[in-house]
Amino acid sequence: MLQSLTIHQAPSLKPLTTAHLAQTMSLLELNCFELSQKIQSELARNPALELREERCCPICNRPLSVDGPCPQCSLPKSNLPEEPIVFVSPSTDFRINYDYDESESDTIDERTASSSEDLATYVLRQIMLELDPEDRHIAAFILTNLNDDGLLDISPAEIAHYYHIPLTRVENVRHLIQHADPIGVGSKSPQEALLVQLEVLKETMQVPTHAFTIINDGIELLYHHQFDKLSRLIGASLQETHKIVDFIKNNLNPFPARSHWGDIHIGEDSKPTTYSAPDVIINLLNDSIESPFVVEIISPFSGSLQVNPLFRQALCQAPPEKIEEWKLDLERADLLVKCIQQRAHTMMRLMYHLTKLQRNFILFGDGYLNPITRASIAEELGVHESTISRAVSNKVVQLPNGHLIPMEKFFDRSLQIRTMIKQIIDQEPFPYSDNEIVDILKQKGFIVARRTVAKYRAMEKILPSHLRQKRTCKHSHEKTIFSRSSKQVSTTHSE
DNA sequence: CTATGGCACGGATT
DNA sequence: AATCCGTGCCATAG
Repeated sequence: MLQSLTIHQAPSLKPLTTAHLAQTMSLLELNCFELSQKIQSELARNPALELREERCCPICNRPLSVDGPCPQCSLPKSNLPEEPIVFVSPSTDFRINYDYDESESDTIDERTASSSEDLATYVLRQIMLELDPEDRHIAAFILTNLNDDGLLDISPAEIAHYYHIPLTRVENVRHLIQHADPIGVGSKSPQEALLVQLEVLKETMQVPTHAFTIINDGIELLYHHQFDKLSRLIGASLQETHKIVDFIKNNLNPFPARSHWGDIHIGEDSKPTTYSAPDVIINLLNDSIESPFVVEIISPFSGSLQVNPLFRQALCQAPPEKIEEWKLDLERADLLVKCIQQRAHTMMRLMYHLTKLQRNFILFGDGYLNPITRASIAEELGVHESTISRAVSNKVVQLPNGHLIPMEKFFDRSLQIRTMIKQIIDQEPFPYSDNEIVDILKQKGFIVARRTVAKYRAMEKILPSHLRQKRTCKHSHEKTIFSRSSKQVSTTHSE
């Protein structure tokens, strides 16, 4: 009964031609942002394609009277937590229009060519409503001058001077930006970013009393891991200090633009952390962990993409010399629409299964990751594994806790054991050797080779046992968190 | 002698 | 077919 998804007979999924198949494949591997670009360029060049403002279900093209999933096409609703509700969200406007004056555009265009474009767009979209239209160009200017860490390299005073406006106006805009996601973006320094994050955090949860002091006055000490001086500064025990530092490390991020890559940021230097907006957003229906997931597949356009019916009509009256061309355009548009539907369809089914299988991981974190392979999902869905590969690649998923992770993480075979090792070592009464860790894992039912433990340990940047301190300084391996230089990968760890 | 890192091989995965 | 990953063997550091 699990398989009886109504989605299978979603209308308008006609038999596939080879052309159709080929294009579906290529669309599948695009993420939301890339797809949006593709659609825009196609809209620009193909008159047969039309984007209607009216919202329609991207699968079946039925008009949607209200926001939310299409009653026909969304996967079955039920109150069982195991049954996620998956739908394509047509509501998100992903269009990359800044709406700035022509006069400003050259300043921005040359900047937006860089990798910061997606982040800028993403943030701007969030603050658009609260932003005074007058201040748009200021926001755009700030956002396009962020560095890769999401920090502002030029001073607000310069901006004020540049636009001949009062500094307070710039600061107001910046304030708005800082409180958008990723929180702290647009700060002048890691310190400021941390402070903003702390402020925001304070509204929803309890923060250690001294965290504020540490960041404000002890930031230098924090950078250099001088915990002893730090504890003196706030007048707390070393242990308490460590606790607070842990809190800071776990909940705050000095480089906002990187926050989204969470713990995956080991990413090679070849790929300068490019920011992406999520392609899929997972939420809980209510906030209770009992309730089912609500999974939104983000569609890059609002409204509905379709073949322009007027164009189709006009075809019969087309001038003879144009008729071939028009016909081609029509077919092309038709194909694209179908392929996008197909893509949405596949993504929905994929996420449906994925969220079901990885429910615990999504809710409780890395330690609960179910080691699954793309192949196994492919079999379950009855599609080729390469389809899954493409669908998974390049995609970013937003979890209920707000973290963004690459979708590939759902298929990480070793993550579960890696986090267990981390846990074991965090709680160890004395430094365990790799062999001992193997034994502990064996007791828990995970059989891995000693060599593998060593590799995982290296991946997590945990020092070998004889270099780990006893009790007092168990946080020693957590250094390098705040130092930007340590971007090296595990492999080379020379003596 | 023990614990760990390097290299490399083979099987699984994509 | 190409790539990634776990593992075994051996050298070396402590």
